[in-house]
Amino acid sequence: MIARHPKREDIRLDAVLTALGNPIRLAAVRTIAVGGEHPCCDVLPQIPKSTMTHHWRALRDSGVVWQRHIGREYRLELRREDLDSRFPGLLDSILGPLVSDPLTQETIAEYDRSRQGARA
Amino acid sequence: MIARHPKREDIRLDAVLTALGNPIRLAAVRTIAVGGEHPCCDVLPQIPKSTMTHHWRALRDSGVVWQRHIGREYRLELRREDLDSRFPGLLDSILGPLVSDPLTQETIAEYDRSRQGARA
DNA sequence: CCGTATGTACGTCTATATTCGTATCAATGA
DNA sequence: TCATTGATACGAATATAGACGTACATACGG
Repeated sequence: MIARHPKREDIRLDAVLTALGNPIRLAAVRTIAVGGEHPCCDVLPQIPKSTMTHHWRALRDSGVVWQRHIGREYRLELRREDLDSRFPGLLDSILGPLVSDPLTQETIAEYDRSRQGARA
Repeated sequence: MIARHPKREDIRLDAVLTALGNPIRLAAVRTIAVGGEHPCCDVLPQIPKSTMTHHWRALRDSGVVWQRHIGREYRLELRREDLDSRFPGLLDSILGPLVSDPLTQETIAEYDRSRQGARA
């Protein structure tokens, strides 16, 4: 079972903010925001697949991304029109300067450090 | 001990989104956004004080509100300039139409319902 | 048809969040 | 000075989130 994508009018602001309030999901969304559809594996390849599956569900269920099954991929796409319609300006302020995004790099670096600490 | 208010430059986007991603805190912030300082007791009087204390801490620590001790009150104020400076447009998109805010009413109604369910 | 690639499903462990009763503290005012 | 008011501190219970190993499903390419 692939998901419950909420209808546009059922997207809740607090759910969207909760979904984006996680550094991994925020980094993922910032990556997805560039271009059209992305296969899961292209987004944050460092993070274990089952961990990302968990985060994709959170993003789907809150209405932040579409996920559709094509071939053997589950492609992700930001629901930009729906979010802009429901909460004008929100995505723009969150995605902000996407070029050479420092948060994504920082998130990945922090993840790597925490993994090292966990193994030590 | 009253709080660790982060400096403007230390406010993190994911922390702000997490703080605002809770319906009670979002309703509280929307109330605080109107006017200047507010005593805690004026904001969501239905919610138990110790519960609100917990949420005030979350909002303080993430940098969403200032809280200062005056007389016997701990007054709350939205850190609008700091947030606008760090994340332009974010607050505007979240506070949106503040007049006759449906989310606040909805949050309170939902809270009351859940309390009834808990007692049943 | 069998191996490989892409992801999800499931289960588990741990950590963090949420709620709130009770105790306490500090400032005020009678 | 002593009760009242506004709010935090503490502690405990419960719930939710996060991370991820393993197993499984599905689609493709030979």
